[in-house]
Amino acid sequence: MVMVQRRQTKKARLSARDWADAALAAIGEGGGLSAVAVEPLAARLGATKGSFYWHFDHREALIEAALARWVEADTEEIIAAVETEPDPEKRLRRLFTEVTKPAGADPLELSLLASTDHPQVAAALRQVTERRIDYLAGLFTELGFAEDEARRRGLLAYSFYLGHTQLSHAVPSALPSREDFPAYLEATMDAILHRA
Amino acid sequence: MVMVQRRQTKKARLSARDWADAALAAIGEGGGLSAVAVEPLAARLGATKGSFYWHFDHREALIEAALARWVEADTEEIIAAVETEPDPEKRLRRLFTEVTKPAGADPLELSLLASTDHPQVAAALRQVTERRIDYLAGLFTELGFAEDEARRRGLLAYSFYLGHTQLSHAVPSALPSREDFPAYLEATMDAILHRA
DNA sequence: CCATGACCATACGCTACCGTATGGTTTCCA
DNA sequence: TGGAAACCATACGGTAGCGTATGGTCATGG
Repeated sequence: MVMVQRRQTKKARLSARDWADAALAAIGEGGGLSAVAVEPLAARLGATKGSFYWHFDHREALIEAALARWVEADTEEIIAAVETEPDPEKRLRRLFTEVTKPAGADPLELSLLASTDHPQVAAALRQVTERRIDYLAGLFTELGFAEDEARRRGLLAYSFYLGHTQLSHAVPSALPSREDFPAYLEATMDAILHRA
Repeated sequence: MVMVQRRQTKKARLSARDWADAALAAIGEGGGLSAVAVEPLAARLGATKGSFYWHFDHREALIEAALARWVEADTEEIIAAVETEPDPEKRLRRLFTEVTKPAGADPLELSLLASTDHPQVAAALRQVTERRIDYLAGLFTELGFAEDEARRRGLLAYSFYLGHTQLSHAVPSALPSREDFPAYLEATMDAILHRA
């Protein structure tokens, strides 16, 4: 009846991608997967459920689309951070400096890590995780470690990364201060890289 | 009117502790904090909300009580696992063997780790985490490391633990097989314990 | 220039849960 | 033993979100 026209953004029509991106954004900000709720997202997009249920069959479909997009983007992001530095050790160190720097903890990833009970999320996480561990293991073989030793170290490095991320989110006060951090990180890398 | 008497357990009356324990159990099994829902818990306990709202003012109060109970129990559990072994290095190794063994990942702890957005959970986690890191740091000082070096190693060790736990839950297939696991763990401990 | 299909708003019913109100049972002790 | 206090069941109203139904609008190509 009333037909109030959208005022803000005149961007009238939405695509499925718009919804997926909004979902990802919501996961990153709000509290995890439950932030992917049709009606709130619709409000946020200045639309209504009518639009949503045109593009998707149900909420799960949106989650799946969003995750697919995340896996894609994330993988490329890793690859991008790779191709610059030729020396493998420097590459490793740079990678960890990048990925552990304060406010470097991706809230989106954190949220997903917190939603492993959801099967789709678990699958996405599996993909990304395996990709990353494989990459790390590759780095260690480049560094001259034997196959299985390289994988062990890759696993150790990745576990550290995961735990560190978790810590920096849950109990940041437990981490070294900003000025002590480089020394901490270096000591850690040394531990991971040490030769018997 | 109907007054159907509880049939199963004749344990008629409930205490606040019963509710808190049920809440903890639910967190461990079901999907995280959202499993702490009054009506489902009531059903599970063979009671109704009437009982619940006698013992607690609201849902949050139950969560708080449950968390308090968890922090308590968990801390003592750690202390218990400590007092046996005199040699600090052996103690450390034993601790990690214990805490990383397959099916050693406490689903309750995992769920809480996944609910850090909730302030009460964050507080509980902070307590437990600091306690554990302090303990680990203490171990490393016992092993002869200087104060700050000991804390660094404690942090590294705990980060590894956290990440490993997370991994074993989210992507167990990425971890070494059961027979390769001891070697992996030993290599890791060596890395953490290595002297410059 | 108008009809068809793509896109969207509104309204509706449904479920799951929170919290309240009220009165019925027990239990315990004076 | 009788009544106060502790404990609990039932019924109610409220909110948030899912999914459906229905019809309106816009853009395009025939």
